[in-house]
Amino acid sequence: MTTLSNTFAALGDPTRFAIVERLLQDGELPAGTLHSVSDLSAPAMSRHLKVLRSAGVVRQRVDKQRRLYSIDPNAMQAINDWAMSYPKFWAKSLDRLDAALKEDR
Amino acid sequence: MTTLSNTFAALGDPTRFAIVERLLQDGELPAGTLHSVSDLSAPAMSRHLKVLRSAGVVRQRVDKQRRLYSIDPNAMQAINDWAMSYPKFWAKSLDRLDAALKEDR
DNA sequence: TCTTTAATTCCACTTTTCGTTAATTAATGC
DNA sequence: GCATTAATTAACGAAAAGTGGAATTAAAGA
Repeated sequence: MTTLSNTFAALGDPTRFAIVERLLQDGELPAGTLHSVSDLSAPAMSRHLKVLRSAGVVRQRVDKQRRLYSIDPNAMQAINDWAMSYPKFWAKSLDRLDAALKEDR
Repeated sequence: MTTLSNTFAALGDPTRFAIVERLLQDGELPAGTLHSVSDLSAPAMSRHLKVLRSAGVVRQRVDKQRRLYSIDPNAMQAINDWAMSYPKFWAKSLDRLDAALKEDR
């Protein structure tokens, strides 16, 4: 079972957090692309992706000899649900969400 | 400066995550209460609180010889903002928020 | 089949984190 | 002033995480 604390631990490493932001921006990307942009070795990148995968933050899809990675929406959902689960802290969130929605119009 | 990755790192430890949940439930609590409930030594608890503090997750207030800890709402806000910042992942969140608000009526 | 490409696992090493006990700081109350 | 309470910092050892290079697996393509 993947706990939320586990999810946070995965996101707690700056390298992995950067990977996640990249995937949120660009959608699905192969491991190779992710590693070629950073100054990490391929093995290091591979291990980070493994951590993210076993924490349920990213998903892996196999296409020929490539591994395509993308964000698992459930993880984002879980974080959101948790951060929103204490009524005390809702008010501001609702205001901001509202503002963001208006901008989008 | 406190980065979000830093915040996640603080929450990534199961002990610290438990502390945060406790504070979200009960509001402000002294260090002593937090440590007496856990099976950790006082110094260990103190260091966890320090990590949470320097990550901006909790606040410390001094009252006589006690240190009272509470959640810093800005941290929850920051997590929320981040998890909500990618339009792709909004739809479900809005549904859930809506449902939660109805329940509250 | 043989070479190339993509990615992972294995191994040795270093750094960081976490926990305990002991010592320290600081405020309270007799 | 002196003992007590609350919490932190100091010192040290054990465990975990993170890294690069080498070896390995697996598919592609000439």
